[in-house]
Amino acid sequence: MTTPKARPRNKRGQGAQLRDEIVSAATTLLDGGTEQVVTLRAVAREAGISAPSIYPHFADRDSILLAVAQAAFAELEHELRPVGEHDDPADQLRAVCAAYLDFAQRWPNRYRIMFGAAWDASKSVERVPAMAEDLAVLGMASFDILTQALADCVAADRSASTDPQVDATALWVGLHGFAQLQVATPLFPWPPELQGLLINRLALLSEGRS
Amino acid sequence: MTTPKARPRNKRGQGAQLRDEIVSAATTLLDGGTEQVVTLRAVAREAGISAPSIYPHFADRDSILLAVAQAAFAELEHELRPVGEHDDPADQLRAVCAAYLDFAQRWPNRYRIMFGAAWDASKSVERVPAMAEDLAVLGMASFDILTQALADCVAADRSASTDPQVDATALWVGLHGFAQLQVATPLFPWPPELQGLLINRLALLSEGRS
DNA sequence: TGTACATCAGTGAACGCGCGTTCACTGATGTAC
DNA sequence: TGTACATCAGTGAACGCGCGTTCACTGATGTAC
Repeated sequence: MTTPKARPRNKRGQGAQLRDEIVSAATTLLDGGTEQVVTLRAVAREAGISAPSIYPHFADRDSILLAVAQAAFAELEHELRPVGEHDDPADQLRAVCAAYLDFAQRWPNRYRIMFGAAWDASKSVERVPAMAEDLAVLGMASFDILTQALADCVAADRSASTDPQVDATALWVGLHGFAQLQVATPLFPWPPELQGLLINRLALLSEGRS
Repeated sequence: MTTPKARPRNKRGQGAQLRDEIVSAATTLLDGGTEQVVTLRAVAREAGISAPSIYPHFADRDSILLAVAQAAFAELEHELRPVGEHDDPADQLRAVCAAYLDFAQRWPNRYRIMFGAAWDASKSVERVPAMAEDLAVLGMASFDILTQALADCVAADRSASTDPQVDATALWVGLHGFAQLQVATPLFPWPPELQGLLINRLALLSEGRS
């Protein structure tokens, strides 16, 4: 009952649009299943095109997944950036952390790929490192938002951190572990206060509010 | 150049031995590649048997991977348990944490599967939950070692924790995030003091030594 | 304004492959008498 | 002690399938003259 999606051919010179459509088709498949349902042929079906039409845009299946990860990193950064303006920089930091965890909860498969795609792909392909490096740069943009938010806390005397770079790393590690474990082991009795606790301790926040 | 491994047929009544050989063949493949190289046929080849010989022991491919994860959890628990007897319970806790991270570093693919296999499998199969629950119990055994080590610190006044269960959870989250991110993003400039810092802060250790 | 033509976006058929799974079987080994 | 037989561990051939990738192609569209 897979209705073959109707899709009008792109106008002359707009051929590059298909690239984005392929990436979003792959993302849709990923969100609704597991990494392994994202086959080249399944992506083509989802995008409403024939399988060979992928090739002008991507060299192989791994390249598609890498592009999905890239898009996801860009989206994450986008969601972390404008988390409103809080008066208290500690609240601002908490909001950034909450947005990070929210992203990981909403798109667990994307999140998983972001920190695993390059790794998997690098086993099979050698040409990939360039794209993996690209990924690292994109990831850094998100990390820098976290670091900046922590530095703002220090400047406002809301954090006792003496090395925001290192402490932001610790905080990132905590957020990542929390995000991953929570979706991986939903049966575990997660204490409700854990999120605030991790943030307060790793960011060395002076406890104004939780 | 895949030498077909010679394998003597098991004695009468020893047929169940093959189950363990299948699991360790699958583990070998997993350690040397990615999850997706662990196909039923590849496992059979690695074990030196024909593909249909798997079926008396496992219902399908997913069941093999789940058994690999089970074995890995058992191994992890085994490595956490007898980490020597330190006089200082804080050193003992640090040793447990170091053993945990060491396991994740040495067997990144096993570690990844442990916290992802049940998740992946549950998408496709419905009968799996029983085994996934089994996995959860095995994981709990390791977690309890961590909790106990932290409780010992509290008893000896080396930790300020007032709720060892919650704080052990926080510590576990930190260790997990560290373990996963470190293998996923080796290009990131990991501060050498991060491990000790995470442990001290999340376990609320009074800083005797780092 | 008309028309020939190059270009571009995308297709359909076909390939070889490894996969998971099934089936009927084989041959060694222990057991009953 | 000998022998017929049931059982057990494991095999070989075959199936249908979806995959990634290739190839020669089609038909719409913009452009040059």
